[in-house]
Amino acid sequence: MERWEGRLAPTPPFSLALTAGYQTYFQGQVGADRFQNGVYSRLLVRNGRPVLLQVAGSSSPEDPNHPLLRIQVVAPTLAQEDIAWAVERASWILHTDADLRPLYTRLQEDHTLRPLLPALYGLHPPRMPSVFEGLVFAICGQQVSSVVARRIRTALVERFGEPMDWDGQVWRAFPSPERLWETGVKGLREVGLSQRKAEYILDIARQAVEGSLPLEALAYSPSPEVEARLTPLRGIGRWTVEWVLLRGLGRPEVFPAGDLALQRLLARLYNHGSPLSAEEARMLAERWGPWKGYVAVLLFAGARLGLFPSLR
DNA sequence: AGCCAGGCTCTCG
DNA sequence: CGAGAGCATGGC
Repeated sequence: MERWEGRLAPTPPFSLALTAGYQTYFQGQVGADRFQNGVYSRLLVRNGRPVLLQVAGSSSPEDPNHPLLRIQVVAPTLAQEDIAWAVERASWILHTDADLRPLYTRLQEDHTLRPLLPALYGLHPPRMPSVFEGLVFAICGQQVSSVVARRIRTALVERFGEPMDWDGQVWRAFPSPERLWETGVKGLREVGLSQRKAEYILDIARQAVEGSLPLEALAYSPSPEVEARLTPLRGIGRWTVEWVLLRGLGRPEVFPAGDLALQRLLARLYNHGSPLSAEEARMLAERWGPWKGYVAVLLFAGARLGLFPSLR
């Protein structure tokens, strides 16, 4: 096993605890992501070979205003290109170059969120390593509760993800389209997916393998184009596309107003508890302008961390 | 026990 | 078109 160590300087403010914590639902592990003892770990696959990424803070306690990360890359063999690629992937996932200051400026007038900003300071909206993973991840979360979604996502990785032994642990990558395609409906149902969702995922995996669906090229495409490419896919509706855009690709302006949990949060925090329709939620979010997507992330983070006194 | 969860498709008026 | 059934699993 070969190992490389380096540094990463995110755009301040940046908090690894919050950013990697959010990526793992503040639960330590979800899917292929782990955040344990202050170290964010993720096994990736490059050209069919495993590459383990580990990121830790360089000071303790961390100082979001002067962030500096230590990054370690581990693989059976490591070429220069592998290292550059791994560093780029780490920056992508942790969204280290996101600039939060305009968001914070806008939220100065938000009486609900402003009190939480100190506790959420430096939370960069993390992203999924691939568009494929973002899509599968979102499909797993359709309709079911977040607890069920987490279980299924993790089971998918535990069952089908390529393993790598290192440091006394087994690390697993998110399964490739090829791996899921050969798994078939039966295998996917064994991790708790419905017949329908298994078919959606296999359909997408097959198209990705065949090359008829250039998913990864969408990572830097304009949001409307991503929506136009993904919505025609079976099993992909507006909710799923918006979560891929926000949670998978980190688009600041995409607000998943159709999300039931988000609607309920907005109802309690901004509408005196009265239920909101998707359209009402979308209109309400207009006040956050091009940052409404990041606001959705803050709302979920605040809720998961129990930061809203009124939700107790 | 039964209903609802961070939706979507398919079917039927 | 709009409404409604069905889906997997876990928690309340």
